[in-house]
Amino acid sequence: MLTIFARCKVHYDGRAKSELGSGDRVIIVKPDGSFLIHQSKKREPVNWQPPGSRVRLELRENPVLVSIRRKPKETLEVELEEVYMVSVFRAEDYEELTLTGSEAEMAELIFENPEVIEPGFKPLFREKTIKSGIVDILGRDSNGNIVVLELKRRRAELHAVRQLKSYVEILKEEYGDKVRGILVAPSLTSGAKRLLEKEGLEFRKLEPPKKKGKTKGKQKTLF
Amino acid sequence: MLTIFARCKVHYDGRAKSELGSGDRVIIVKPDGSFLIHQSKKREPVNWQPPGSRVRLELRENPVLVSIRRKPKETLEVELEEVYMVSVFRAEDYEELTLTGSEAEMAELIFENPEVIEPGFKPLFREKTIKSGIVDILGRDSNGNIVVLELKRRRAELHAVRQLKSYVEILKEEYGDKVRGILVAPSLTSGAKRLLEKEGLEFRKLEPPKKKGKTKGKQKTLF
DNA sequence: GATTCGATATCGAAT
DNA sequence: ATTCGATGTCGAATC
Repeated sequence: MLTIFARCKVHYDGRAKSELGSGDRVIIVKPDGSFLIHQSKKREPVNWQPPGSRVRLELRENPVLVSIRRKPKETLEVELEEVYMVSVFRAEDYEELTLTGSEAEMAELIFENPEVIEPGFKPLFREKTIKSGIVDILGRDSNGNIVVLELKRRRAELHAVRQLKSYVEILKEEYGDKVRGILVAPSLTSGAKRLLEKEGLEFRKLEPPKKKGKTKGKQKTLF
Repeated sequence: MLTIFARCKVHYDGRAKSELGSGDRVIIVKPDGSFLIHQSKKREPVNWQPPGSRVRLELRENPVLVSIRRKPKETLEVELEEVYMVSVFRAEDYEELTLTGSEAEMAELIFENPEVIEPGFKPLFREKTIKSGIVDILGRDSNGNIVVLELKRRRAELHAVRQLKSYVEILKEEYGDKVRGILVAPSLTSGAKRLLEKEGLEFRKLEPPKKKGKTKGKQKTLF
């Protein structure tokens, strides 16, 4: 990883186009082509290039770091006006993040413990592709209804209700009114609740589980 | 800005929970509280803390950087096993990014030049709040129909069609069938096209404009 | 503070 | 390569 502290100007052209006037920033270039320019505020880089980009140093009036991505064509140019520090760090890292509390784990919980939805609920499919879209969980209730679950790991917003409503409508075209839609999340925004109730959809409160032993993320094998 | 190269372990608990085993990473702490941990791949930090977090150094068996955020309560701990470099950079930066090619500029273009949608189109409202959601542009056509525009700066996906469909349905409840919905974007995915046509919604091809003189982003005032 | 939605979103999975 | 949806999304604008 290459790290540079410098006063620079930045020019970007690609999916959008931007300019950034002269100022001090931290620049990081990763071996996979990722390119980050950080100002002294915010979590997000002010400019960047994603992995797979190619970088080179051009010597014009000032030295210029040029990073190019193909497909989509994107160019990032960093004009180095004053370089305060350059550093190369050969980082050795064989570990991957393990994360728990995700939507995927909510789904696992429901398959292992379907009664958290309701007595008699039978989950049948996970990530089931339908005519338009992909349903989180598709199952049946004790009355033989088809049940669509839309899961959210955090407070569900309008967006989630629109998803659920769309899936239910599509399945109703095929299976008639014996289709129920249930939004499964820790809570609902006011707007989500309003639309959900208007559309005759349901809500089940469920928190994403935080497992004790680590979970997602490829576990390193011993050999 | 504080930059550290170190071999470290990372523990996070908050909205979710994660563990990252020992390895070499670049750590950046910004004066606004932003905290970034970068591995040698990807654009995204493997762990982070957003602006407003408070950081301190604790001396346990190893030195540990602890960053805490309130609301939601989130804790990030970086156990420093071996520190290769520590550097402080007093970055002076008064510039902000100016960006062009955004959805906001598509909207401006349509208000200044409504015929890019169709002859006789009259845009009336921008970001208009309705019963459930916020419509990008609300206007009328030459036949007195109400027209809902959903704008996307890039290829529109199913998500965008669901938004548009939801807005049109809500407005039809109030205004009857004299409501049209038009998705405005450079292109459509196959799935978006299918749902759009099934629902009797329309598509207008429009690229986000890239202005010559810079555009968005507060322009610096002279004094 | 809550809600809604855009983003040069990024990322991964499935087709 | 395209499509689709999650994300500890982040961030801004509005209410």
